[in-house]
Amino acid sequence: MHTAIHWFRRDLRVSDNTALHEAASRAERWVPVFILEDALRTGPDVGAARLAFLLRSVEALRKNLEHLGHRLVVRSGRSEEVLPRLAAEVRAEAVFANKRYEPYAQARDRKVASALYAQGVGFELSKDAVAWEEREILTQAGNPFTVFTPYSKVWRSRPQPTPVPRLRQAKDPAPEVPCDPLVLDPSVWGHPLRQPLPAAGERAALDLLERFLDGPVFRYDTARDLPAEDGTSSLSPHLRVGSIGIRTVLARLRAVREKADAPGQRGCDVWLTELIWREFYQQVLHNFPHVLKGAFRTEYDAIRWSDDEGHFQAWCAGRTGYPIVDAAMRCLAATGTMPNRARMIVAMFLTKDLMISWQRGERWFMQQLLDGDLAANNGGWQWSAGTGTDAAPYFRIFNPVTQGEKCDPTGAFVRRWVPELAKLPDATLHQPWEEPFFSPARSGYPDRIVIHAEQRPKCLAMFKAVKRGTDA
DNA sequence: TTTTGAGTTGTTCGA
DNA sequence: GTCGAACAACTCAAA
Repeated sequence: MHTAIHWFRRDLRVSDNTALHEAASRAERWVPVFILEDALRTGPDVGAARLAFLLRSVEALRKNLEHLGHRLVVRSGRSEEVLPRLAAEVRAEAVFANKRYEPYAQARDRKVASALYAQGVGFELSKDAVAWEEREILTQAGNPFTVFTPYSKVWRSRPQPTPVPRLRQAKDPAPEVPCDPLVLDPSVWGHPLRQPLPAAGERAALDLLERFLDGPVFRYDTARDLPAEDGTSSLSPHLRVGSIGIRTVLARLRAVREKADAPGQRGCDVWLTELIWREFYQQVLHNFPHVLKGAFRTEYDAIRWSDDEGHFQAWCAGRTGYPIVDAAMRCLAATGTMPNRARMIVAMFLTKDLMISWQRGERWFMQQLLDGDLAANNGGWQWSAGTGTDAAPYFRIFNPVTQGEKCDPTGAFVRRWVPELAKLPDATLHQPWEEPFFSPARSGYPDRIVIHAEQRPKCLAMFKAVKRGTDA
């Protein structure tokens, strides 16, 4: 093959990139392209911060490609129109890309494939974003797993994939073709976060990985539950845009685990479990696409969730009167991220204390999160709400005070994000209404919008009614 | 086909 | 303060 196109999507890196390697080894020359589709910029699930991070990742990729002597072509428009046009311009015989798993992305890829085939251009997709795809890990009966533990056992029993070999220089230089300068448009780059975005690109992702594997990973099993300690890898935005490859992550983790002591290995194993969850929910989304529209367990679609707009707005703004919930929600708005444990606490609070649909929380998270990923976000929310695959039993309702005391015992996380409470003593920090001298009016921190002890039995009754089939 | 064991992350109550 | 039991049965996956 003389000329190929590599279409970058969620694989914004040069190293350990399956389809790029494929294009580079099978063609004399290759043309890299990124397409800024309208869907990336408009729609209910688009987040300004995530978009800004994506564009910075594209910019970092552009620089990396430059070092290889390649110029990234950036175009805007519909992929099924842009790619055939570009293929004709550069006389490409095939387009290579890494496979995506979301239903809407696969529908788009089918359109792209037929548009390319119509003019005699090939379209090849490679497995890249996950170690194991949706039909590669099945029960003995040949069905997709809906329970995590048996899925993870099979996953762990498989040989781990190794990183893709380093890219060779192309034999011929790629042709110069015009670009849309959209990536450099400052109006697209803006974001609403109070804090700077994390550094984007492959170098930043590898640095994060090495820093994490140099110590924090060995304490991950306990530290991940302490939001103030930042014991997580912070790699999720990079895994989402693909500025690091999953095979690289797995290979480095395995190497580090081999040299660790027993407690350190436990930390490694728990982190690996999180990476397996990522693939579990990806295969759930693919095999059970109805989770995008409603509950995985469809009987729970009968729940009549609360439509209290004031409650929802208070949750979004971090003004529920529950310190751990509010700290987490303000952290999300300011940084575009939230520690794992905190995500569960706020999700439980929205769905069980406020009894507002997990779908509203799911959407809010997608609008806010730098790492917002359709499959993982949906799976996490359905788990918290009790409507999903292998979900939390509905009677397992987090108590926001107990959770706050357990995961933020020193109060550092709450004091950081809820300065109104900074001077409260530890004993009442997670329940300011117990503090005799504390006044919502004077401090500016709101009173509880609901009483947990009252909401819990209401929520249990609601779920029980639906289970009995008597409607909520 | 039937049986068996097991299931991410908790809370509350009462002894 | 600490501990065990109840929460509620149900469905999945494998033997």
